[in-house]
Amino acid sequence: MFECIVAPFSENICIEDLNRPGITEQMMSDNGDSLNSPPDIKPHLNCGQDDTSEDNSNAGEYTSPGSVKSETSPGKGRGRRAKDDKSCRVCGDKALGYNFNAVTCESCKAFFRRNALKDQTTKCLFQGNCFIDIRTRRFCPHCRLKKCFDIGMRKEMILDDNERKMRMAKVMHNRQKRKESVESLTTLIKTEPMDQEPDQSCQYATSTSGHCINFPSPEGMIDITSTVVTPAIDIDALDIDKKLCRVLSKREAELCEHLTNGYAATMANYHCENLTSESYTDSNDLVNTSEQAVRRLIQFVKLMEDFKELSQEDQITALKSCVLQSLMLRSVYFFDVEQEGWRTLTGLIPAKVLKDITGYSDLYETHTNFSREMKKTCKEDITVFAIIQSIIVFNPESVGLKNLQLVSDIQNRYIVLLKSYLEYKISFEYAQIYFPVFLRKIQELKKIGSDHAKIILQVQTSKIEPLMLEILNLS
DNA sequence: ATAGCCTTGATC
DNA sequence: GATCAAGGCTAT
Repeated sequence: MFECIVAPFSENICIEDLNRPGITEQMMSDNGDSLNSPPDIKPHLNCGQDDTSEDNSNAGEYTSPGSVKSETSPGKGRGRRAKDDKSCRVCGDKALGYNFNAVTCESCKAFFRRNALKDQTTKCLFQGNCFIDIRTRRFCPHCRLKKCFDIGMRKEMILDDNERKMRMAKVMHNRQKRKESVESLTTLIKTEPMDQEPDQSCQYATSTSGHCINFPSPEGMIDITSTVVTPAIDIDALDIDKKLCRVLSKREAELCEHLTNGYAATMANYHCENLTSESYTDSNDLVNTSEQAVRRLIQFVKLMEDFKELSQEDQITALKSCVLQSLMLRSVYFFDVEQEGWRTLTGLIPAKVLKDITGYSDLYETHTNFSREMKKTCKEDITVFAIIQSIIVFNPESVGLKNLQLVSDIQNRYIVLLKSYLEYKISFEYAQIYFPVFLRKIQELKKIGSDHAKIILQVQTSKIEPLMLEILNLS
């Protein structure tokens, strides 16, 4: 349609215009049709109706210079009109492209827009053939406008009142939608109440004296760029009782407790949701069934004082950027190592649904391996989950963060907290060995989280819940 | 009124 | 995501 348009030129065109390369090219390639049937198209204003597409396909179809309709060289540009000469055909000023059907500068474009629809009241003070160039263009509006028409500018392409209103309405509508989109997540962050009391039956590390954490052997420390997941070993192999352990400071202990309680609360009863294998038929389901988890993630971050330190904009950026990793982390908590699936109240969702519904067997393998090893490593120590969750929320690599330094500082505090917690939990000696391994696990989580982005590519946005659309940047 | 810059929806 | 071509905004 419009991309095939060649600029028709007026019969009044002057000799010097004909000498310009662009014009010659047009004449050479133009078969005359465009002159006989000047198009009547207003691009970009479909107004959502099926309008005149047929008419346009004939009358409005110009051919691109040097090409015949669809025979434009494939993959090369868009077959648009030639505009090799980047100078305004009215005044010779620098032009960026076509305006109202002719290559013109910004000022002639604006001039034409302002004047073309007016009744020609201004008269030329001379003979009506003033020379128009970049210096003289302001002197005689009459001749300037005349030249605009002469070189083929078309007043039909200026939107009329009604069309302008419709265009503005569309812009406002989109603005509103964008605003609402930001607002809904913002509102959620600001106001979403806890829909559940913390589940006191939940067991977590700080309330137990046992060693809940499994740590990978040093041999397990591998290159995280590979898809192999760091294996875990049994914590019982560590002789912690004879080792020196850290005593957490009051502040550290309180923070751990706060995080643990908060994370536990947002995990509680999660498996109550009646999800079964049948809940999943495609990637859309996979995404939509994660909505509750996302809401709980939001609940968790809202509990963190550090999160409140971020600007609203950075809060949203941070949330959006950690959402896949967070979902992964949460799924690890519910992963059943023996049965290779996720526990729910109504049974078990086998991990292979990932393969079945996405078609990605590699994704399934990596996910399962990671979940197994991570679960064997962390077991159900919610404190570890909570600290890791905090570390991934405050990720300074999140694209678009405004206050990167703040996020980085906060993340560092949680990394230090993880180290302290490990020193408290498994002794200084073992922590020194295994803390880096834990950081590797977090790196793996990041990588696997981003690998899962390919599931997102499969979804049909029309079938995805609004919150998920928004947080996954699909809206 | 002019003209330069910006925002935007459509298109590829 | 880049490009195009509309209109809007605003200092001059």
